[in-house]
Amino acid sequence: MNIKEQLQILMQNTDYGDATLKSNMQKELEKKLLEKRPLNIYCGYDPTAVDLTLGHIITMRKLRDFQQLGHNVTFLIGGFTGLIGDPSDKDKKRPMLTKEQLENNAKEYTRQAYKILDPSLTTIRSNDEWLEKISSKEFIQLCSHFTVAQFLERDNFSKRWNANDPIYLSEFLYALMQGYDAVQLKADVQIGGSDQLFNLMAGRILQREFNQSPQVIITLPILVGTDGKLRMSKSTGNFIGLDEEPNEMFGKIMSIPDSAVKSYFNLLTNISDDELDSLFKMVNNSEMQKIDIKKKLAEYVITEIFSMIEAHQAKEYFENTFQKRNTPSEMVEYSINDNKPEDMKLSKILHMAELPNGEKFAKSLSEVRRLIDQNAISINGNKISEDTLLNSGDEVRVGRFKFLRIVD
RNA sequence: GCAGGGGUGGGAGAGUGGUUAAAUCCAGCGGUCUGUAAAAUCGCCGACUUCGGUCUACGCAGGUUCGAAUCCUGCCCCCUGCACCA
Repeated sequence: MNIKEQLQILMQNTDYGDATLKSNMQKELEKKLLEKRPLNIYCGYDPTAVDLTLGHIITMRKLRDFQQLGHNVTFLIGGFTGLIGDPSDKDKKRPMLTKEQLENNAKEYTRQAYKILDPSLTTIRSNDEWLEKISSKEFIQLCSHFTVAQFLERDNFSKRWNANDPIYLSEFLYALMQGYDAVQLKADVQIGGSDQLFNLMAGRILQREFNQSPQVIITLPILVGTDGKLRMSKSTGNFIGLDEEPNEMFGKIMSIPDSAVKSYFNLLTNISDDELDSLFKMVNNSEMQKIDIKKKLAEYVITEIFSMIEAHQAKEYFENTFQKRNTPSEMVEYSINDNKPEDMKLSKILHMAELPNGEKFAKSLSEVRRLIDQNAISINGNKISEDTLLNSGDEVRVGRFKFLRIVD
């Protein structure tokens, strides 16, 4: 593959918000590629939550592109910076995590990341390797390369400043620490979400100070969540987890609004622009339903993360359960084996039984009552109007999509 | 340390002595409709209940009152400015 083609792949879907920056980065990348050596590529991930989401795999897919072209890819875990909490993606301060939490999260992260990245070609490191050891003197030297004004100019800081919201010094230091990672890794390229631009730039500044050639910055768009508006994130609840079951994932992808479909295709699949265009054209000519495009999207994504077979099964499950509204054959089971008679009531059981995600079918008995009042519960296909006792074999439907089977 | 502002339900934010389990908005949940989309539309959204009620809740602890989220006292926490320090 020639350099031009490589460049085309590597720069695809980047998002800089500034055309000049983009063309500069592209030129720099081209120069590096022409050196014909394996480049050092990395992307950092803060282990602040256990679950990676589809949002995270955008950068991982880009790492994989580099990987496939023979470059050295480092999956960097923000073991140290996670302690600070990145101010980038929020207008508010993040809670700090304990070291144990972070370590546990980090382990989970790598396991999940290998769904996208090739384990044999990926180096996993954590930035506490070097940030933990840095001396106060070195630290102050790092600080001296930045001014307060530079930080205050940053959009999310200036907003908070103007709103009289607190800005903690530790948050300022975040970008600095992250920039130092680039120095330590002698990075040629760093990948990140477009909200990370400031942090990635800090890397360039520091690398120059350390007489390294500054890294090329590749920023990618932020994936919106299932609500179609806000950034996908665990804390907002609009996320699709990388670790979710194919059926679940299929369903969640089906629930994104139409407006988000195109960007999902671009960011999460390898479909070409031409193919995508022709898909949408078919919809316009009514050769295809809009929902079918979305199903295709879900199939593509699940194929990549799991397998084609599982994607196909998930699609069938979806069609049977939700489109034809059949009762699924597999559902959450609840054993009443050793329950006392008074615990066999529908309300009690819904309050006890857990969904796969760990939530209860109903948070309280009051909620069950409300659901009953609202015609939301049916047993074996019949809507019920009052609390009853359940027997083994009963199939309970709660709302549209939640099912529970009673077993011995 | 000083001065000012503030702490209300998942979030935002009303309410300054009684019809307040607490307006309104957002989020969430459910019914109808549908494509687990969007839009519409109707409803729910502290807990427990033998459905008559009971209990808990407006930073914490006391107090005044027939009655407090609302008044008083003490404490805790947050923000801004100043001072101290540099």
